[in-house]
Amino acid sequence: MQSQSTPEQRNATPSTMHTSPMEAGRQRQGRLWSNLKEVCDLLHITPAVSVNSEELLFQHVQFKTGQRVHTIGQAFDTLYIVNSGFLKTVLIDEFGNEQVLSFPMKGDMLGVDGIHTRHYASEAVALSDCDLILLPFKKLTALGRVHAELENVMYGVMSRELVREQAMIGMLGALSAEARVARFLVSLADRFAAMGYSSKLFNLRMTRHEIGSYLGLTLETVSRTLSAFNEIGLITVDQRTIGIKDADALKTLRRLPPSRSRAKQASAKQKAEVDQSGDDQILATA
Amino acid sequence: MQSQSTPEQRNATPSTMHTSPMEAGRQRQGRLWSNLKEVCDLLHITPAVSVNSEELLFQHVQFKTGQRVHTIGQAFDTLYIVNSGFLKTVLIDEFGNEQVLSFPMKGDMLGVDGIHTRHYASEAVALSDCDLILLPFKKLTALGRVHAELENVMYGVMSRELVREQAMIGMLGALSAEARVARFLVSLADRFAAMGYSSKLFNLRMTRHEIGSYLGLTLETVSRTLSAFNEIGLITVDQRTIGIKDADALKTLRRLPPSRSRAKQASAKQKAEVDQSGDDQILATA
DNA sequence: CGCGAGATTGACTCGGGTCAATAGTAGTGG
DNA sequence: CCACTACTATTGACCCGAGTCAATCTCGCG
Repeated sequence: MQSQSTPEQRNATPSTMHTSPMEAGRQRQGRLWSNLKEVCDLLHITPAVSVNSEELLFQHVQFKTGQRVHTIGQAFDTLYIVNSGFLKTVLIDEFGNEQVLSFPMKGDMLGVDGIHTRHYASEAVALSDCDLILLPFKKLTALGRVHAELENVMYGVMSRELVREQAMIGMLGALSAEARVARFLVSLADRFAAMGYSSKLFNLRMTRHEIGSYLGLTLETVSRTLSAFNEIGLITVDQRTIGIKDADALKTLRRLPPSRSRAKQASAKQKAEVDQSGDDQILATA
Repeated sequence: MQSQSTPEQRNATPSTMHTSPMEAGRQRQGRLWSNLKEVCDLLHITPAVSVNSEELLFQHVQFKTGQRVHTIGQAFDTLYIVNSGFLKTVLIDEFGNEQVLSFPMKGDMLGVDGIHTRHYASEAVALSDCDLILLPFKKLTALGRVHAELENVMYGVMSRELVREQAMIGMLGALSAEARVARFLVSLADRFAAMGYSSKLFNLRMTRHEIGSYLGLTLETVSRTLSAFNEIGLITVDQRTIGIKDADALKTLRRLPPSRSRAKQASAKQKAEVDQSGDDQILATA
């Protein structure tokens, strides 16, 4: 039961892409197996009982940028945990439009939506070269009987994902475009921080289009909003390099000041409220 | 906003209910206990192994309209399955605004979002008198060790919920107001059908405000959209009584015809004029 | 009965989508 | 090396869908 045969052939050929995969699936480089404790660590979940399970090993597999980990409708048999790299999960609506659902990164789990119908309900695409850990679902449930705390780990992960999606629904239902982008940046910063990277300066791994799809906005609105944040000094923007300048303002932002009265008042950093007097009646310092 | 009416509805813990679980009068308000098989049936999940578990009984509890089943931040200890009645689950944002997340009804599970942090992440409110089955989480996980297929049931239910929320995110991110309302109606109709009720004529259990919150719209937009659907013959509307006239059109609707050219072109599509001239005629509810 | 919550409808506004032009960037091959 | 192409990002002009504000209207209920 230990060494699974090769997971079924992944058709990792993006429809419009030309990357010749040629058995690109898994080179013999880096670590190829993890034990249960490492998996739990990765998930930020501390198992109640220390599991001495060196014999319980989970296989790794690598995906290159653009490759699909699983596609919609594909038979479900395994969950994945991201060990390194960045991905997106998407829904495809009846007219072929992509709807981005999440941007999984280190420590996130993929494939949970396949459990219910035994077919994946979403598609996962690597946005960078990735290293994933395979959790064959059958093996997992079998293990649950021996290591009881494992099922609690699973419940926790799924519940966490559920809460995350609830927050997403709340955001999409209630917040303005600026607030969505602001919270997206804060959320990314937090996740990078949790991974040990800088939360003040990082690279977006996704396009404006993908961000827009994720946030229920158009790419133009995303671009404009980032420019506006840059203009008032909340962030710096250079293509996909984002610098966070005022995380607190981003966290609480609801709507942006009217418009062209921004300029560089941001450098004042809300020392005093500007009283919104508009720019056409600029009175000198009182 | 919610007003302060119905003063007694706050803090409605089961212990304050008028039915004491100890005195198991059997015809008090219907059944007070269910075994595992009944629970699985309710969830529409067939356990792999028939469980002879008459000794495994789950307690019921009743909630009256307006009462809260659980609130945000409350310590998590039990899951609930709706046996009868209608509820809403809501998030409260930092300014006290409600965001409706779901409208659970018969066969749905409540409280899953509490597993992760051990505190409920949402609030559940009864929209009608309800009968819920209690699943103490500790008991559930303990049972999972004896009845292994139970954990598969749990995984399935959580995964289903996840898929549902994904679909919700896709809808909020991509669809127009009309399409959202249309799909909401279709979804309700399907759920009523699954419960054995009519999918052609039913009563909304929630206000326009709650529908709007759920769909990321204002109550005015919901009301206007329902009126428009009524105008073109897709549905009939009388307050909270909805009659579905053209489910297929609702399912595939993306955007409404420009505007005032509607009128009776709907009847052109279907030769069936609705009870000839009397257009303000509405169905009587039995 | 009147009261108050819910629902409908109209008028107006504006946030953000759409369309379009331009520019920066990366990959490829001569 | 540069040119060529495709993709990505920025920015402007325009406008429509849906939010906001507000005035009834209806209904259930004490």
